[in-house]
Amino acid sequence: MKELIAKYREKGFKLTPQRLAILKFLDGNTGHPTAEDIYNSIKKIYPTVSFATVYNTLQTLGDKGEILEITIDPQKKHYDPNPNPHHHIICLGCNKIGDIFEDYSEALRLPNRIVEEFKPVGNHINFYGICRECQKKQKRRN
Amino acid sequence: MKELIAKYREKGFKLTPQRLAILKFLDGNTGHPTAEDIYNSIKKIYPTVSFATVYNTLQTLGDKGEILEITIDPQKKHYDPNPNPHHHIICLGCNKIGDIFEDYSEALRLPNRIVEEFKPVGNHINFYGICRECQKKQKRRN
DNA sequence: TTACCAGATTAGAATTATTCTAATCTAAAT
DNA sequence: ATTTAGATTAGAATAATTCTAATCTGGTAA
Ligand SMILES: [Mn+2]
Ligand SMILES: [Mn+2]
Ligand SMILES: [Zn+2]
Ligand SMILES: [Zn+2]
Repeated sequence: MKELIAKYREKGFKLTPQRLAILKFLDGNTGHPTAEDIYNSIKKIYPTVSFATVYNTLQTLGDKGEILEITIDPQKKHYDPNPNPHHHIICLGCNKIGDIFEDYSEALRLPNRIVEEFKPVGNHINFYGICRECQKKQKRRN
Repeated sequence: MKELIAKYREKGFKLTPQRLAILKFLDGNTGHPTAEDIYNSIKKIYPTVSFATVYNTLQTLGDKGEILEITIDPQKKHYDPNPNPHHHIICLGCNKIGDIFEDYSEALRLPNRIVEEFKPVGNHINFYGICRECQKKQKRRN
């Protein structure tokens, strides 16, 4: 927590109580929360916190490279408290998201015709699957 | 066009003029239109067409495996008239989308701890890059 | 310690994509 | 020609996100 404060103060990040609550929520969090998840959690301590604050803070943290926005659920944005490059698998039944830390970069060579048109800057693999829980539910239904 | 009609009639797909216009728009289209792109195009011929029809038709076509929904632009859904599995690169400047037909499946082995938790059903790689046009714009700005 | 102000917070409105509703219409089977 | 399951429509509803403009406050420097 002390480190958290020091880390962000160094970066010229104004540390308000609301922001600290958000940082604390994200710190070490291995999930992939939505803005709403974060809002609901912060609201317990700061009942007047607004969605705008949550979105503003997430935007700022994203700009600073402290979190990632992941484009995997077409319904809403998820945020990844772990900004190290990695991939994800999403359950097509319940949208549960899992981390995949394999490094596939060697294999992900782009064809020439693409490299001529785009300067590559990164990549992200969305794996799709059915989680164990949802597999059970499907069997029950049959 | 005749083939189009035959193909969909076979599948028990009721062929209305609006649907034919949508099918015609999508047939052989190598872009990645949004619902709005399609709506705007169809509206020229059927000015009373509604967004609901576009979304309904896209949903039905998706269910039939004739098109894909691609989750790459957090702002809006894009649809891919080419349902064969392939990957995409998106320009971080202008959101232009390019197709990548490389087959990386051999390399995309999932770690055991994931396979224990999820039954894999597919994957899709989002590459990110800057297109030539946007590279030029950036240089002008500097 | 205090005064200051750039930047943060807030409530609520606005925007935007998408889905829903319920009345009407129509393709195509009979 | 009749029938009807399914398609179309206008418009309302929903939901995620962004914007606005008034107010507040953390951190700096006198
Ligand atoms: Mn992750
Ligand atoms: Mn494509
Ligand atoms: Zn699941
Ligand atoms: Zn571009």
